[in-house]
Amino acid sequence: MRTTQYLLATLREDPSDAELISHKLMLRAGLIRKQASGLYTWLPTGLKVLRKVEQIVREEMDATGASEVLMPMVQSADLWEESGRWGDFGPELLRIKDRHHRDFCLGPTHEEVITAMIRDEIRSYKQCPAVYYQIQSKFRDEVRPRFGVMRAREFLMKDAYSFHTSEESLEETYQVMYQAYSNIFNRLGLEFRAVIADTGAIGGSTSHEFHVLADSGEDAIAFSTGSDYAANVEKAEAIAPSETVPNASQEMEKIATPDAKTIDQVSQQLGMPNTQCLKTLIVKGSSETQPVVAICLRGDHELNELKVEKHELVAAPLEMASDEIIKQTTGANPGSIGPVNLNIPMLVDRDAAVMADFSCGANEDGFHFVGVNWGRDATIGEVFDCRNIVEGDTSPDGKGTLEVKRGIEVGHIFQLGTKYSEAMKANVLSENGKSVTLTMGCYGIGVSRIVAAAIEQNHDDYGIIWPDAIAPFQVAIVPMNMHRSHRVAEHAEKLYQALTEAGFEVLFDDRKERPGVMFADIELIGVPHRIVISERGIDAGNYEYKHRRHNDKIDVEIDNALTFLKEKLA
RNA sequence: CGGGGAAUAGCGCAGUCUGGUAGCGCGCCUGCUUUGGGUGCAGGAUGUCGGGGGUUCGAAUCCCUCUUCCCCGACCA
Repeated sequence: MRTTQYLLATLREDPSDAELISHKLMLRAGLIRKQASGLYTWLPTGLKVLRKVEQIVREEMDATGASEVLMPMVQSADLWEESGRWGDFGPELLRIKDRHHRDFCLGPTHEEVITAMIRDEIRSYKQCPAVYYQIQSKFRDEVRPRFGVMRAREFLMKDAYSFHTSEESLEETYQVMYQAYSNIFNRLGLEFRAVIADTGAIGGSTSHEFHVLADSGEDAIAFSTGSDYAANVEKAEAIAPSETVPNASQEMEKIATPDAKTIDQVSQQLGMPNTQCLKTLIVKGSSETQPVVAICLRGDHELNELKVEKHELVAAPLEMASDEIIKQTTGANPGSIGPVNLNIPMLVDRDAAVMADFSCGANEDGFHFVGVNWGRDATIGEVFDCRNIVEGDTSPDGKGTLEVKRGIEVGHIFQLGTKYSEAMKANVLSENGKSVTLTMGCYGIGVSRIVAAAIEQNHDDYGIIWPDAIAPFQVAIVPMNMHRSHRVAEHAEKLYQALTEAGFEVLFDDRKERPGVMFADIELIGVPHRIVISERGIDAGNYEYKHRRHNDKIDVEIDNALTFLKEKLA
């Protein structure tokens, strides 16, 4: 491709409405343009990358034996009534009416359509397991679209669905998909982790998320240094500490702590580490007889909402009690609450339960107790895992300690069960002639999000550094002063032709631009290999080669250039 | 949906407080230039000042209203 015939569309300055690095770079490198909030046009360079990601996903899915289909983006409300989600789904589901006033929606996912298709097309257990996938635009009317294509309303997704007559078969396909996903992210050249995930509202038993590691990731994931254990931080279990409760060595004493509301302020005023301070939170209970529940954590730990809202005493979704209710039940405002003489149900985190001689609120504004000990001074409630894990915790499998990194969720696989097949009556006849409800799995990959995630993981001050597998161009030819030097022009044209004929994707910068402009653009776009052709080089019998990721430049003999590049690009 | 901010040339912004003929940088077009990292010089084109209404002799500027966008939060198969 010649730049003079191509929409490079690079920008020198950061667009004002972009925050995230990948978002800025995608705009600046001319990959995308915003059409409206959460809606983007893919420009030529962006589309090239998107198509490459798509193709790798397609090849690996095909390799598992799954078949590609294409389902409509617009779906009738009837289907969604069948599954019950027409009512369940919130405003994220964009509902529309056609000219006959019939209800439709833009598909945020395709369980309904595929289940209806399977119901109509598959009759016998002999046709199972059946695995279908598509690469299709999805639409979710996000509350707050942001970060460019990372959290867009319309986005490209690969979604796959599997149908089984037994749990074992589902488990088998699940493992195949797990492996296919690993192959995909390896081929994409991205550093990733598969982590145990929360199954969320969709239910089901087993679920893994695939995360591309990047500091800007929205999710925190924990993984073990001693095994391959990895889990979303919200899901990772904080196991019970091995040490036992130390003996009390201090008497309980009430101390004035004016204006100390947070744990940090308390620990500072009392002159003791925050690990010796007990944090007490009051949340809403699950029933009228249990309107509030206290949760006790070690001062340096954070509440894990997901864990505690699963407890039967706690209202789900989790809600913090209001200041008035707290004052009513404890006698003090938040900041001075503690378990001493507190007569409400209490969950005590495993680590908080082994504290001794600790400090806590006195249930009296402006006062804290120190030297508090469980049993003697305060009745310990139910000991329960209430907190987020932190770096250095023992891994839940007992092997090694946990490290925390940030990740971008780019894939998610689920064992779905029969939620949709049952509601929509997707049955087949089994070996013994009886009708059985199909068991389902579903497997998603955010194709457009991968493009952004790849940039988050691979960039520098100059721009994008594409992994070879998804670069929009493999090699760039940058001629110096081609428009005044016939020799440079001849060499550049010849090399361009040779590389193109050899089947490589070449970007030939034939613009009448200053060298600096060309270098900057090629680096911004992130073309992995670069050849500079100059008078100076030709005189010495060389072209100059440089890889986007490395700083060193290599002189390559002109006669060897083609062979050299074929090796590099292979 | 709650809180905060913004809308002026293709992009980034000033001008608004204190009403008086619409500006700067980059980009774009033309020419020259000593052309290996966004060169320098000269010339040029480009605006419903987000929309509607009002106040005024006069509105980018003051008032009302609508729309869109961004940030924080809640939300996220």
